[in-house]
Amino acid sequence: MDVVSPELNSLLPDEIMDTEAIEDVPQSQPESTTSQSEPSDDTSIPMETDTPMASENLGLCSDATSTEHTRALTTSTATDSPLSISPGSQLPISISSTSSPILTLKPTLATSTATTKTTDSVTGTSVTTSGLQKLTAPFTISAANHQIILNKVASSQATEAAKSAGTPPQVIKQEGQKLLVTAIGKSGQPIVLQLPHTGNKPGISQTAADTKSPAPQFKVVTIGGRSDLKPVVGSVGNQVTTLQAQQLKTVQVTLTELYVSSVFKQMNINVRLNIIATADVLLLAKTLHKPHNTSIQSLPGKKIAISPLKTPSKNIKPVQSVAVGGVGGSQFKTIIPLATQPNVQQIQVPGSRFHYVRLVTATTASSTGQPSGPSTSSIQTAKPMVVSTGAVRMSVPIVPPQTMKQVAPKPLTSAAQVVTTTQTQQRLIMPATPLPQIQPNFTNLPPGTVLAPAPGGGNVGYAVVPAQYVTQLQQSPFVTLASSSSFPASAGIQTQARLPLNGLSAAETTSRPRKPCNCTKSQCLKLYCDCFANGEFCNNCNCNNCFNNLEHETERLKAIKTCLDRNPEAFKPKIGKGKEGEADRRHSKGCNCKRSGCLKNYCECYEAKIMCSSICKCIGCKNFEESPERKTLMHLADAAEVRVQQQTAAKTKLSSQISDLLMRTTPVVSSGGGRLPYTFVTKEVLEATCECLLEQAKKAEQTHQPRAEAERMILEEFGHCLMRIISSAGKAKADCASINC
DNA sequence: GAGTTTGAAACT
DNA sequence: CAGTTTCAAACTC
Repeated sequence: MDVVSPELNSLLPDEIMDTEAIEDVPQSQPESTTSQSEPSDDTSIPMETDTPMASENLGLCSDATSTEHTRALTTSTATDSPLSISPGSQLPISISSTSSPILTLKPTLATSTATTKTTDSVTGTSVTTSGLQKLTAPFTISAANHQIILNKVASSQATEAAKSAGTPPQVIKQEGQKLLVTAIGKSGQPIVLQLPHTGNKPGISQTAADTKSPAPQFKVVTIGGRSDLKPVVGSVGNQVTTLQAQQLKTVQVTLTELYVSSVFKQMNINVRLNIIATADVLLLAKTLHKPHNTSIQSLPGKKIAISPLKTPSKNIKPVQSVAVGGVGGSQFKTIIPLATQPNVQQIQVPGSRFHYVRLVTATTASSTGQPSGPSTSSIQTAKPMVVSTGAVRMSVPIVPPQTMKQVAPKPLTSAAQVVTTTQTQQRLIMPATPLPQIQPNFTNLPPGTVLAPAPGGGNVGYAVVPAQYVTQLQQSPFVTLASSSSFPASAGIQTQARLPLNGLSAAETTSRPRKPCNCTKSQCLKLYCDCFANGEFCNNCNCNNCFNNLEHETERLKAIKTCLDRNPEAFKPKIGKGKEGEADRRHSKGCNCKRSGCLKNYCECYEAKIMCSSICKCIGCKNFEESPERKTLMHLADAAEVRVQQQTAAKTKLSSQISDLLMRTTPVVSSGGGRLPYTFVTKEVLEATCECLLEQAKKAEQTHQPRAEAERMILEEFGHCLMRIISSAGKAKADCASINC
């Protein structure tokens, strides 16, 4: 579910693409123009899903791994999905292509992930369906007109009509199923995917749910790279397909310059990235810019790779990129692009595991579940899209950018504005609009949440929202984001998002706020700056001439690019995460300490509380397991920590006892008496006082203080205790006096 | 708080 | 890739 601009793709660290949702497609044969359907062996890719439902996955994936340009788009639909690819059914799918390739649809039981890594050299596109059994279908693709036609025979007329009429979306009806794919890259040139009726297919098991769920059967998938994507028109619902209930259907498309837009009527879109969308339209796309390759390649046992369609242009317009949470455990960054164009903008954010995803939304006219009539592209209802990523389930308003202006203002509490999530470490992408109904509720945003108006004043704005934002969304479920020029980025709405740093979990990092930086010369746009290095915006820092904010997003993005050019892993955590605890944690590059003995915080290893390893180039290292210096240091640190804790506990106890005593003895205090009541010195107070004195004695002993000094420290502490008692008594007296008066 | 030390990042 | 410079954090006084 990632959309990454070609330029960005090359810059992104591997980890950014590191998602379980991404599926490495074996390098297909460049010369291959046809792909054979897979035998009956279920080699389909198992996909993770929240629900153990049988699912079907239809994926068009460009195959490329060298540059790791992900161009995969996956849309999974839950049961009732109009995409009626039934498990175990054979789906004849053909693509009208000059090369006449054949695609294979392979159903799998599990909900599939549709992300595929591609490279520039990739020339293949795969279409897979997951279900109970594999589906094989002829699949042809036409690069010339950017059309992919499934079930060519059945849809020939529709294809012809599309070509002649140039009408972008085309719906092919077949046995209660409609699947339409439109190539955005070349508007007016639809890619039609037609799915045959599966009810009569052998091996398909009819279920009661199937027969009673007359959900509209249509899917529209838009493929292309143009920003002028038109909303897919919902079509009249067709007859009920089999296995709709309790089944997930996944459409997976990966193509060059590929946008996939699917319009599902009354469908839950369940992506393997655990995206469950109740919105009518979920458009997830990832762009590829591998032009002019029309060969279709067979992916061994997995997918049939179809080479990316000829891209309309190498100059991909900026696109709105939306990162959608991936598989559980991954780090996700909420990226809300600041779109200057209606529909497209690319986002760049440093940090690991960022998902550069484009979420292009389209909606259907109704969310009621009723089959929509022949649709129109003007579906303007902003609807909440429930996205579930692992444990995350969030409701994100999905509003077609091109129709945002038509959305009627709604109260801030509108469901369409509700963004909720139940999992941390998820980064959400939420469309922002200038519309009043989705104006941000800043009071609900965590400190540092980044919201900024689109520089170009586009009708859709996005902001980069750190993972913590999502976390805090749990406490403030009603959050809205919007692009607006009415608020400055520096108005305390930027978040100190922290990526996994030094191997610490996000929870660890978030638990302690990052220290503010003090950069003076780097403009906070170099890795000297911890904020920048951690992929954060500066907030409440002491830096001068800071450019690490949305006000200087252009410079910031440029700096990010520079850093990534210099080191593609610049924003990755330096401390690898150990598999079995801290023992496996180690610095990715190792330190180079020369004078600190690696026992000071100058050393990145020591700072991360890990031992130096063989990859370190340090001189005179004392930061190893058996190092006596290190052990001594650790013991001292531990002892100090314990002392502090004990002292704190003792003082807290003393204060508590005094307070408790005050509560019990205050009435006794005479308002006019000049003598402090000795009743304050109770057994509890004495005990607490003694504990404080003992702690002082221990402290003096551990620090090897002379006897005189130790006595002084104890007496001093005793004085402090007495002062507290006296102060409390005096306060009680005053309070009592005031009450009596 | 000012000055020094340190090592990573940046630069050549 | 190595050497140098720059930089900001860590540290000391």
